[in-house]
Amino acid sequence: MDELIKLTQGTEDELVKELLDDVSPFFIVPQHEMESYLSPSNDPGLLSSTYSGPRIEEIESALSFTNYGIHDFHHEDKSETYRISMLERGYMNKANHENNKYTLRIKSCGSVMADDGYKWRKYGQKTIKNSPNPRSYYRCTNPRCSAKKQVERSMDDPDTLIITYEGLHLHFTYPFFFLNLPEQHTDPPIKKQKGPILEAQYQAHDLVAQPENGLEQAQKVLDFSPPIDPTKEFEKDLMGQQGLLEDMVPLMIRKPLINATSSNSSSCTSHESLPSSPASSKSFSCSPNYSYLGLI
DNA sequence: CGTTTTTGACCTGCGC
DNA sequence: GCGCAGGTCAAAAACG
Repeated sequence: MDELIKLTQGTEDELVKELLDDVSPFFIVPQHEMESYLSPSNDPGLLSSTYSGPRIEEIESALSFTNYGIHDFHHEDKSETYRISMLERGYMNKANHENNKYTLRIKSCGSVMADDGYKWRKYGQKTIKNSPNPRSYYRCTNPRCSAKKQVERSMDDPDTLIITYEGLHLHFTYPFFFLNLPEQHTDPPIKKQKGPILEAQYQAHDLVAQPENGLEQAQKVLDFSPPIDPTKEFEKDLMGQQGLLEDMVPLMIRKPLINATSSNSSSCTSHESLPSSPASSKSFSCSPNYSYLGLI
């Protein structure tokens, strides 16, 4: 455990670099930059000058725009405008961050599920005073990452999820699934729901995965296999041997998905009728239309 | 039967 | 010191 702690004591910049150390296909690095990066003579210390992956500033930038008022966008950059328009669709109401803590308020409309696509292990759940909704605690299953997140439902709006990321957010990101393929839903959950059903349904779309028993689990995490879903083939191929969805994030920062939006059929509906299933979440059977917003 | 989730116990910090 | 609340642990239960 001490070793694990040591591993997380570097600066965020160092750790981000470390995560970027393996050149993931997701980063879409220009060929000449890739060659430069892969050059044996390339001093790792010069990484930031030769590798065009996201830097802290870029990450912060990607994050910061979520702080803007949703009607105050007048960006010239079309890609930026596009990403913002994603927010304006009402799936993210607010994002703020302070002291390594990032809180997102996600408006969950009907089939729209909040899921960052990463693998988290649930390690606790507590009832919150003055709130009918419990709060769930998750840890990133990547042994190199100390990130944690808490998920709870807003007291004001049951459709809104409050998700707080904490720690070294090496994998901080926030895509959204647009589940426009209701026919792809698997059977409703059969297992007993001792807690609030809605909570369980939403948690079902959090990717909880393999146990984190220390560094020896690293390889196991790396062995993570993408879902068998035709709509994910693209990502599956790109994942390659890296296997970590975490590696996708930089791409989204630099090149927002043009095809990330779904039709307008994602209007708010009562989530009580959601036929969600824990099993489906684990198999990534939901639509893979990610929209990565940031990385810390 | 190995993995993941649940859940009550335990720990810690804070206000009184 | 005590009680409360939030966060974490870990054994048991559930699951596939």
